[in-house]
Formats: sequence, C-alpha cells, structure tokens
Amino acid sequence: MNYETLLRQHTLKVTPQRLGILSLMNKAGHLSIDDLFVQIQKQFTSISLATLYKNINAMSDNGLVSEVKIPHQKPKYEISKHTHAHLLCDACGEFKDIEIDLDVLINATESQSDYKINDMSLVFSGLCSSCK
Amino acid sequence: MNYETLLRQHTLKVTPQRLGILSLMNKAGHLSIDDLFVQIQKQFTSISLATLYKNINAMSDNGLVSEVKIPHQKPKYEISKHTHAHLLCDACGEFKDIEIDLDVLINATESQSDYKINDMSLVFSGLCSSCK
DNA sequence: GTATTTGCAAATGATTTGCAGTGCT
DNA sequence: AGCACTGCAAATCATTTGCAAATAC
Repeated sequence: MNYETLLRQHTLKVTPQRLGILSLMNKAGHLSIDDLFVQIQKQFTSISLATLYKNINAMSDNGLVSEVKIPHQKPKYEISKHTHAHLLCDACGEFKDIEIDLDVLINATESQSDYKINDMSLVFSGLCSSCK
Repeated sequence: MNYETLLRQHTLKVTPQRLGILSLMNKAGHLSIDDLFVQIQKQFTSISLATLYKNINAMSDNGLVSEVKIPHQKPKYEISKHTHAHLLCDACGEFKDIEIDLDVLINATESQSDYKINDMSLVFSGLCSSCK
C-alpha cells in the first residue's frame, strides 16, 4: 500500500507522522488512540497526543480512516476498506475483520425499510475458537 | 411494561428517578445521556447528571439497558431486548429498530470463523424514504 | 435499622483549541 | 512564499468519585 498517494488523494499533506500512523494501522488492522500513541512514540519520541487526534480527525473526516465503535470499549480506527464485519472475542480481546457476504442482508433491509443504505457498522462478539 | 418488576429482577432498588429513566427510554426508544438529562429534568427538576450516569451504568452493567454505539455520535441507550438491527438516517437523524432475520448471518459467521457468537451490534446508515 | 441511592461539589480523564515555530509543496 | 502541520500548554467537555443527607426495603 502506498500511503503517500493515499494521503494526496484525500487532500492531506504527506508528513512523517501521518505515514507512521497509516503504517501502524495497516500493520495492526485496528488500533485505539492509546494503542496508536504508545506505538508511534517509538518512532517519533516527541509526537504529541494533540497531533494524533488532529490527524485521526482529519483522516476520518474525509474517509481515509474509519472509526469502529464497540459497546463498552474505546473506539478503534482502521484504514477504510469496503464494507465488512468485525469479530470480537469477549475473553481474549481478539478483534479482526471477517469477510462475509452482506449483500443479501443489505437488500433485505432496503426493501423492508425503504431506506437507501450507504454504510453499515457490524460487530459480532462471542468466544473465539481457543477461548470457547 | 412494568418497570418496577424489571428493576427488581435486576436487583436494583425501585426509585422514582429510575422509573422516570425507564419510562423515557421506553417512550423514545433510544436516548443519549444528554437527551435523557434534558427530558428527565422536566419531572425531577433537581436530578443531577451524576445520578443519571450512576443509574445508566448500574442498569447497563447488569443488562437491563443496552448501549448502542454509532460512528461519530454519542452512545444511545435502550431497554434491552432480543438481538436486533438499527437504522440511522444520515440526513434527518431518524434512528430506529428494524426487525430483520439475523440467524442466517450469525450461523454463517459462526461456521466461517469458528467463533461462538453471543451478541452483535448492527447499525445501518443511509437515507430514509423521505430524505432520499 | 441497614444498606443503597441521591445530589452536590470536586476530581479525574479525554479531547480540543490557540499559538508560535517548522515543514511541505 | 504561503498555507498546513507539529508540539506544547491551556481550555473545554465528559464522566467518575467522595461524602452527607434522604430514601428504599
């Protein structure tokens, strides 16, 4: 993934801090602000939390990054990709994407509700194979 | 709905404030803390935000009430019911439940992931019939 | 009567803002 | 050069805590 063009496509300037943020997000998949802050300080020892917030807000305002909200947890952030579902293990905390066909569900929802659905946020929770 | 027995079933004492909170939630369906505070002050002019937080936390800790998290919004609270999906209109802000069959989706997710799914959080967003 | 709840005020925690200096294009 | 970004400190906003008085059971 080329983070520089990704930033430019979203009318954001390319800075080392932003490249670092995107690289960490891509590696970990989903990170909270605090996770991100701890990790990125290893590369940028004097980065400030304010910069992190400003960048996450800028990137999430224009859709480069998506916010994932989970009941009873701090939000996590991921690089935006096509609509997909998430899976959370209540025991060990594993959190990951799952590729599952959502078209049937979206179609059913549209016809039943008369809404035009543009997006969805879906988090399954339960026990992963090792914890159950 | 009998709020007194609902509270007792969840080992919470019955207070007028709690009855007021449940009644508002039942009427409106989904309310944020702030919504709730504004509404409930009409009945209890001297209720404090601290009381509201304590009660919401108590009720949500033991499952009487569920927290619904939505990207880019403050959480909303609802009286717990069976697993269901939510629908949000990005234009007018309408927010409501939708009854749609989720068993197929949950089964597909379980077999594909080898998780035991206990719960899910699902919010569709788009445009409602009047806004689209 | 005892334990829990309420409301207040204060404390904590999270996020945002203002501003001077620096870096990107 | 000009505007956007960074990092710091301070401000703001949200939530929690401690405590004395009131209430539930």
